[in-house]
Amino acid sequence: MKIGALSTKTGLSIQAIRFYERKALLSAPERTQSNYRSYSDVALKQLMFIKQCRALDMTIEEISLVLQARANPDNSCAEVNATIDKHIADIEHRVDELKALQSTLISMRSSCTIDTKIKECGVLHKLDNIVEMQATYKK
Amino acid sequence: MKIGALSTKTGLSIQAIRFYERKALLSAPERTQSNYRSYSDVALKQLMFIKQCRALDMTIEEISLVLQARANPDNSCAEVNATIDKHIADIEHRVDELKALQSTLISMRSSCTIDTKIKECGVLHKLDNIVEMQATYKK
DNA sequence: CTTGACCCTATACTTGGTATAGAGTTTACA
DNA sequence: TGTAAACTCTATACCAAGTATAGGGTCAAG
Ligand SMILES: [Zn+2]
Ligand SMILES: [Zn+2]
Ligand SMILES: [Zn+2]
Ligand SMILES: [Zn+2]
Repeated sequence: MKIGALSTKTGLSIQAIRFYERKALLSAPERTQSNYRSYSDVALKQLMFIKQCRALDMTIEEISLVLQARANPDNSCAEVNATIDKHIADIEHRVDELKALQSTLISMRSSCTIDTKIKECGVLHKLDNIVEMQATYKK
Repeated sequence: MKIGALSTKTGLSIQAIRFYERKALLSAPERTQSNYRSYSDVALKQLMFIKQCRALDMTIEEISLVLQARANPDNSCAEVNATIDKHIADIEHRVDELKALQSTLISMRSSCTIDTKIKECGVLHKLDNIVEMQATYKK
């Protein structure tokens, strides 16, 4: 199977597949005489696994950890669970931050119910004055 | 005031200040004989405004829109309000996506309560099998 | 035998900055 | 006055997670 077929089957772009190879999530495939990548069904499964992880918003690094753990089937899955737990916490943290921003924004927005002039706009005045702001998300 | 003092007063890094200048959020300041940037208190206020907007997770583009509107005080603030409303919707959308991911992750994680071997791990089996996944966030 | 559909590598672009390198400038202190 | 520290300048590279090109090579059909 060449990369175009793999792209169609997985729904991932050709560039994304090559990108995952560069990032070592996917091992480099055999090449044809003309230097084309030639994939087996193992690569297809691997890519679908990666796609699932990305759909869960896991980072490349997190996926890499899970894939490494998955590679030796007799090991304990404790590390996988730790990675997933951390990722769940990552998302929870981000949700909390966004909710805090949301409530600040909504209260700010409520200070201008009827459109008026810029110089009298409550929203802009609040943007000038709000003192304690929520921290921006920093990884 | 030189850039270092401005950085201290605003709490923004020197590079961030120059970055905002490149992005035209902050107009290019006067220069001293030796080509050092020389700022007035107007720039300080402008930067604090930008900082507030970033703390609310607004994009550079959104901030740019608000700053343009703010520049002519007799205009209506309708555009500012539209920008803020859109941004509130942006955040709500992202929160919804993350919550959906969260519940998928938690249900997945619950399929491995006691650490076992990789090949028997419910989490990994689910990662292989989950079919309908939430869409990844695409701006 | 040439056109179109593939594939290859390498590079630039995105966002919101951060972190250098290598150079010039100003300030403090002896 | 000398010099060393602290400051500033531009330009460039880097981060995530890819996308989008340019400029080439390869393969099948008509
Ligand atoms: Zn994570
Ligand atoms: Zn208003
Ligand atoms: Zn927004
Ligand atoms: Zn397990």
